[in-house]
Amino acid sequence: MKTSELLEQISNGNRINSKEDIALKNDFKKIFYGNGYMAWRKKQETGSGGSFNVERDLLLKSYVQERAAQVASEFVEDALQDVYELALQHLNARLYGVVDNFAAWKHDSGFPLKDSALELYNKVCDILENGDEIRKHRIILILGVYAEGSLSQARKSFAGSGGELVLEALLQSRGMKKNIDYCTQFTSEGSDTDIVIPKATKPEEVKAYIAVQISSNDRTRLTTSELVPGQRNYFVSFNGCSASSKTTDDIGDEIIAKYVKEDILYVVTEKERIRAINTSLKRLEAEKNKSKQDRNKILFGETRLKWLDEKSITFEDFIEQVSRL
DNA sequence: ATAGAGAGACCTGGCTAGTG
DNA sequence: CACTAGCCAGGTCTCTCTAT
Repeated sequence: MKTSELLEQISNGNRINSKEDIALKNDFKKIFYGNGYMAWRKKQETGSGGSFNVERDLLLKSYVQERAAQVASEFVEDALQDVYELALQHLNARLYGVVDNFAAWKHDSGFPLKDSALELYNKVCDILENGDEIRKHRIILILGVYAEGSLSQARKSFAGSGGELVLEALLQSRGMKKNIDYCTQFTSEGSDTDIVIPKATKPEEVKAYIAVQISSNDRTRLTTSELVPGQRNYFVSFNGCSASSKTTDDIGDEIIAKYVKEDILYVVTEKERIRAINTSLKRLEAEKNKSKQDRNKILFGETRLKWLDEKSITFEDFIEQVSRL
């Protein structure tokens, strides 16, 4: 059966089998992703009001210029929140406008659909325009699923670059200059390092390696390929910030043990550092007070505390250290 | 200059299994 | 039931390279 007919089935409340479902999904992917509808909507944004990138640059520039005196932990928390809210503003518009703009897409000069994906698209438009309420609802639900599929990925992407940019803004607000005092995407063995200090072209010139993450849990392990054993390594995490979905507690024991061994410094906000120390202290005490103690858990708990105590630093400490390198 | 392909990095958000 | 640890798919974004 054609995918447009499958959609007809669904709109009428009928079921389709799994093979048909795969075919349908394939065409919906062509409609929404890659060079599809979502990309077209994104292009519309650049028209009035300026693009997301322009607005974000302006926002960060204002932080650099106006907040040089703000406590670093608060600086990054505020900046990240603002940057993330700006991103959500753009992305939400892409989601909430999907029903209103979907049919207009076909008038775009670069409209790419053909064959069965095109037929499916036309079927969607037809139901949106002529279908009765219940059929429309069923179709709109599906549009939402694909739109959100795109947006959830865009959020990750924006968040990732946002974190790096916020840290750059912090460095700049303290008078450090890009491509002099620091540089980004330094290429060495392993993957590129987000930021190194100072500007370097060869590993011998690097005084500190810095990896940045917004929400760090098990993915923390990925940062080790950006850092270099034996060198001064900073792992900057926005864990605990309101724009982050994770906290220090989400970093597993084994990963922390590795970080202790490799002497990697953990940079977080002051608030999160204090909270994390308290939490792990309580957890360790709770384990020790059990009648049947888990020896491993106690050891890991002690390692975690030691790491937080000796190897975690606040953004204030971080700035102080790197500006003196 | 511009378009397109390819590669690498980004991380959210939800799931399963295990423990108490 | 409540909570935690561990796990990971996959579109977007950006950059680089190549072709026109």
